[in-house]
Amino acid sequence: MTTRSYKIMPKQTFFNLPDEKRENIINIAVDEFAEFGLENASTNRIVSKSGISKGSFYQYFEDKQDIFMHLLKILEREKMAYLSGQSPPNMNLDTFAYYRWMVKTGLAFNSTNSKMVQAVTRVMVGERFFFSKYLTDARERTKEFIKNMIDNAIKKGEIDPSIDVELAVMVMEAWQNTITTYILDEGMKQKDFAAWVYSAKTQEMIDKLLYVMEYGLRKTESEFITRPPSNSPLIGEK
Amino acid sequence: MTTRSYKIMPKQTFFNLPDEKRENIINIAVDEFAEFGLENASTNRIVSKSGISKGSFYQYFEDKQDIFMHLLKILEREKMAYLSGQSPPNMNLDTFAYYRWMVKTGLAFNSTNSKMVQAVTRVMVGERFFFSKYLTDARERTKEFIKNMIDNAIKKGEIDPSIDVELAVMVMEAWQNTITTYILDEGMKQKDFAAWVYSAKTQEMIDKLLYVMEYGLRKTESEFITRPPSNSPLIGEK
DNA sequence: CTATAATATGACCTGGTGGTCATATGACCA
DNA sequence: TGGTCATATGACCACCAGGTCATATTATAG
Repeated sequence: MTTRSYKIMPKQTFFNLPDEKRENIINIAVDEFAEFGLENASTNRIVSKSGISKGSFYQYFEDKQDIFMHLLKILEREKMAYLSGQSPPNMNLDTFAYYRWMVKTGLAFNSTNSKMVQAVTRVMVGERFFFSKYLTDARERTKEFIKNMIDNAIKKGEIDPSIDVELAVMVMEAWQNTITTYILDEGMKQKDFAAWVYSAKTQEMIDKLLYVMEYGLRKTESEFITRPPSNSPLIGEK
Repeated sequence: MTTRSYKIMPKQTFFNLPDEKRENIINIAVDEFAEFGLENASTNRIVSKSGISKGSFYQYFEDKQDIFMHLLKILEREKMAYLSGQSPPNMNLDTFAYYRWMVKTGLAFNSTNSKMVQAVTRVMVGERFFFSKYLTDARERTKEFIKNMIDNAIKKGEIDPSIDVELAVMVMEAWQNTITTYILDEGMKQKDFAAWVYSAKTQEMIDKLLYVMEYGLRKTESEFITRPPSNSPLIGEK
């Protein structure tokens, strides 16, 4: 295992296939990853359910991780397309409001693609230690997106320039993960995933979570001026 | 795989062993879980490195999960003992300050037991989907602890009784995970894990993270009175 | 010392895994 | 029709997993 970023993508033979056959393979892989994650997904099972031969699988994909990374790309692309096709309720949203809109619109997208989201989230959250080389790029893209958003907000004067940007990025990313895994955990228990996501109770919980984050971030820097971290209880001595 | 909570613990034969041999087996298992997690840990490797036979392993433990759960118990017990032996800086800490002290004292403990903490955290965070039946009890204990702390704080008048307790528990648990995984991720890159944990930079980051959480939680309910969630941007229509 | 109980052993079992490669098949072209 | 190229096949490979169980060894008791 090298430290090089993962760049392999499906081979041309895969793209030569009829659409229907291609989609069938992808859908079966989605089911497999949703149920077993990446490490425990089995190429033997995927092959058996797809009705393709084992050797064909390796003519289409470099290895098991390759097909997963392809799913990841599909999901990213479709989600960005979905978000581009939606409009925020008005053009004067500040950054936090925009972020809230984005998270919740993302959840609307997720509720109509729950299997694929489940598959990807399960791996991103659950197998980060095993597949860091494959997942680092995707995580960096998320962080970069958030960082750009915060930088723009600072330029627009919406966020105090003294904010710890690294901290804010970290908090927002962690929050996104928390909300996503909450939705995934609880959603799996529901009869109708989408109806549950749209329910007033769930929406309220998500709102509250997002407000906790916002107020925490807005407050922190100014409060540090009046109450520096040195007043925090000392950590135990070695 | 049944839905029954996991209760098996090592067999008497394990406790009959000389102390030294017992600790050796445990230490080797810790190394294995730290490196491979639970699903990918290998009994063959543990056995080979311990110098015990395969059959003996199954005389000491019910199965692979059994030895992991034993580690979990050891860690919980040692950590509670460590916290009991420490005193907060003063007796007038409010709940958030107490929680901060607790998290940071816990980190002091972690930095002297980093391998075991790494092993347990890796599984608790990374393999939650595979081993929910084993890990649920441990997670419930954490939540119960946090809930009791919040209930007491409400009784003492430190926290507004209108707070959404479920939300607060969820946030505090998520935050603990975020801090722990941050420490684990970054700590793994360091030459001297303990020195890095104690460094001013790291302490400041942890402080900031904890303050974000505190301010977010303190603010939320009162703010909802003046700005109800219905003003939040609507989620995209189906 | 013998008998019994406790402990240790490791070959074997069943069941997989990801991936390879020699061969077969099918489509297309002249 | 034969030749070429693209695609499909599946037996096989090396390796591994968790766990079992007949047997061997050691410790202990009388």
